[in-house]
Amino acid sequence: MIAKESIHSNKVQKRYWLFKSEPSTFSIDDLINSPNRTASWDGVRNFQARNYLRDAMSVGDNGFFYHSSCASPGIVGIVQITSTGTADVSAFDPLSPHYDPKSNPLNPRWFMVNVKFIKKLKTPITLQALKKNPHLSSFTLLQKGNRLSVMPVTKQQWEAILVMAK
DNA sequence: GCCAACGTTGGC
DNA sequence: GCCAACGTTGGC
Repeated sequence: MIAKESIHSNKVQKRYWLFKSEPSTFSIDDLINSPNRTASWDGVRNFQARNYLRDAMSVGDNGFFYHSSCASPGIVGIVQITSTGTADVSAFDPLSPHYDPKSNPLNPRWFMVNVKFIKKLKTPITLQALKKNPHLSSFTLLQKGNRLSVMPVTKQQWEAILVMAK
């Protein structure tokens, strides 16, 4: 008990994230059907999101899985980060839709983490519902013009959203 | 399909 | 360093 507490106190504060994906490309069910229910979150080609993946994510952090560009956009599940940022190998593959000749193994430009499925919400929390929650007025996802596919979620926002899950 | 908003590129 | 042009995102 004491030992366990001391381990926790040595850890960096756990962070929370939101991972956006178009379900027609990669859905929460695709994650469930992945080996070990785990997938590399690759293909992110935005520098700010890259910095989160490369510098800020830790093993054990949690994230929401968000479906975008679909009939009912919203949060559909919860994941856990199981690796810190590593070079996004899809950038090295000329046949990949995410190929970037400016990235190479010696000096990778893009990064990815591994995420593991934790749970699927019985009822998705729709974007429409998120917008109505007064506790989420400063949530990055809801800011006008926001286009980040990976973004931080504060502990307060995380908990306010969990309350919305039925 | 439309279009507002944004990030990136490249000429200068 | 500026900024127009372009491509992309993503809600609707």
